[in-house]
Amino acid sequence: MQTYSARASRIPAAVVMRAATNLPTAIAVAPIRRNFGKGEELFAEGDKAEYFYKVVSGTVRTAKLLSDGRRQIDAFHLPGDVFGLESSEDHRFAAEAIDNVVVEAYRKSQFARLLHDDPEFGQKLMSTMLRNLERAHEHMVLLGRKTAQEKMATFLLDMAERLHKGDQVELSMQRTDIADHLGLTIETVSRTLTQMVRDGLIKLAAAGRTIILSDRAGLQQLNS
Amino acid sequence: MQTYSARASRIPAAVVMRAATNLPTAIAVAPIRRNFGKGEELFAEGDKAEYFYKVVSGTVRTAKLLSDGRRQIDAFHLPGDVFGLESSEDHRFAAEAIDNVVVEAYRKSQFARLLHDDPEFGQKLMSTMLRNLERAHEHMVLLGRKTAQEKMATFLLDMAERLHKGDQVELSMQRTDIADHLGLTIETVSRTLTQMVRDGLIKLAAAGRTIILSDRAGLQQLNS
DNA sequence: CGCTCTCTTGAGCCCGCTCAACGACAGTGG
DNA sequence: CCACTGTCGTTGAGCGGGCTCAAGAGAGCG
Repeated sequence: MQTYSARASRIPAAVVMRAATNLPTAIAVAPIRRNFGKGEELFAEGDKAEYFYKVVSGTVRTAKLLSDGRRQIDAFHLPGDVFGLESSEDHRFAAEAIDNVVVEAYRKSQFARLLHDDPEFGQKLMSTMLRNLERAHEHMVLLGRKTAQEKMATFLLDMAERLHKGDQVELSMQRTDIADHLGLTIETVSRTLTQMVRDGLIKLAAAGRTIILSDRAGLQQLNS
Repeated sequence: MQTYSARASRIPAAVVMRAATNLPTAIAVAPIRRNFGKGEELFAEGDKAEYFYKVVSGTVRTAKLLSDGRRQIDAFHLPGDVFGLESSEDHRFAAEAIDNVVVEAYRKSQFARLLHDDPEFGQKLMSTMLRNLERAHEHMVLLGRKTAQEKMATFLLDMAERLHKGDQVELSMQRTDIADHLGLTIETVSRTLTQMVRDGLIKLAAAGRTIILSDRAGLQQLNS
């Protein structure tokens, strides 16, 4: 299931040290770097939750499935984001690489020790998880109360902000992923986007994967 | 907006000390007890996030609003639940008492110090917040991918479990709250419940506020 | 008893879903 | 080089689950 194409020995020590001091001021415990190819599974729902991760490059989706295959993607994780930390023994959701992904894996077992040795570590990690919780709250409003247009507008503005490439949004995920993230079908995602093009809100390029926000104000209005 | 009907002096010292050692093994910092009446606001969206809370008795709802008044209740908080801890300066959602509520308020400013002095405190609090995050993930599946029937079934089973009163679920919240929690309208909530009665899944009593789960297996099947 | 708040029920509509077809590429192999 | 195949995105037609609008039924309370 998992690939370990990059191991500590192949990564220059300087890089490892920078990585180690990056998330929190963890001194002794260097994270493990791992590479995953497009579509590969970092972990599945029900796997033992040995590690949690920080994205270095690429995009990771975390998702839950219903028994009949319906899927909800709770978040896309971009470089800098932390995911996979859970209170239970097992992972309650799956994580998959959307494109080529590099992550830093932190051992959960060292977690308690780290928290004890370095309270600042705990504080930073806590604030990271609290930000995840806030995002989840925001997303629940979207899922429960927004229309298809509003969902797309919110999604595009959010992605634009997180990718900080101005008005040009290069989506790494396909329509199915967007649909499962926004609680829509792929057809509705597609239709909503073309309608937004007609309304002059956005422009599509590069096989629909690149989206240019040509009317931010208009999108913002849909964002409530 | 807020009422402080119970202050330290009115609470026996013994009770305060028990409360203090209850959530975590916090030694020095006793939480403040506060009472709120039905419908009262503990804090509003945008308020300075000075405290976070643990429910002692009653039910609290936390909610976010869209500009036109659409509401999403992200969670109901029952005795023992912790809420209101956020990474930002301000509260990103509102908290209101559904019935008569008693909470313990913890100062956020003492939070960093506590984390430093007592790492175990941090660990427990972290695991509490991680459980909140898991609940949020679970709820996103419900909001994004479940039908009205499935939403109600999940909600009823979850409430039954959390209230641990067996098959008898005494709902403290009204239909509007349930609707805004499940991403439905009040009419759909009502219709779904009556349909469940017809299907022999549940029984209604006490003006619809008490629900008896007469066919758990049937409900579980809807829960996926 | 009348007032208000909450919940239920009915009728009809619409947004987003389902089902289906098609177009645009990108491999891949002969 | 082109035919074949699979993946991904778009578009159309029609349907239906849950919404809107509206009225009525209970329940609690002064």
